[in-house]
This record gives sequence, C-alpha cells and structure tokens, in this order.
Amino acid sequence: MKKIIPPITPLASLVYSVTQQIPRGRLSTYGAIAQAIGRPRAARAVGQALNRNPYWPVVPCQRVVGSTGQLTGFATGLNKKRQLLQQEGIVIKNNCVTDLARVFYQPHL
DNA sequence: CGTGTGACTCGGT
DNA sequence: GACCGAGCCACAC
Repeated sequence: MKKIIPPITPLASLVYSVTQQIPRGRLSTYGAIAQAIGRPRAARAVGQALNRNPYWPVVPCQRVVGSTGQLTGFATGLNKKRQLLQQEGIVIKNNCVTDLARVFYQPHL
C-alpha cells in the first residue's frame, strides 16, 4: 500500500518547527507563528501548513488558535481539538479559549 | 502566469 | 462584541 506523502514546503517546515516548541498547557496564534517564522502577514499560510501537517501529534497543532482565541479548523474535527486542549488544562467555551494568558506568543497584547 | 481558495488579521462602522 | 471589507501569503489547477 502506498503512503501519501504530502508535499512539505519550506514554509510549512518552519511552521512545524515553531509549533513543535509550544509547551504543554500553552497556546499560540497563527499570526504569532507567522511572525516567528519571519512572515508576520502569512497567518493564512500558517493555517494551510498546519492543515497539511503530516507530523501529528508530533506537531501540536491543537495548541494553535486564532488571535481572538477562536478554535478554528482542525481536519480531524474541531470537537477533537477542544477535547485535547481541555485535556491540557485549558478552559474552552463555545469553541473559544477563555484563557488567552496561556498564549505562548501574544501579538495582540 | 492568472485565478481561486483557505485552520488569518486588522480597521472601520 | 458582531458584521463587513480589504490586505496579505502560499499553494493547487
């Protein structure tokens, strides 16, 4: 059986690298990651990279949320994402992180 | 090479 | 806080 090998782009590689460093119980935002890889305006590209993320759960993409704390995306189900975050002690309400103080990088503050 | 799309963000109303 | 529009980046076709 053939294994699908998603094309890993240089940008995606950087995204994984940064996302991978997010400690347990911490969060980050797409914009923050974009900034961390040197593309502060590439938040969308970051999202695409995570969407194609082949290294899971090596890359804790569940710890990446929107700048407003909104849980977005997650191909395997947003429901799963919420569960994983709660499992790390993060309080979530209505698909939104209520504790943005746990954000690793906080660009909006 | 132009167009469309997406797990985004910001500013104005 | 919500809605809308525009800017921005990378990728697939």
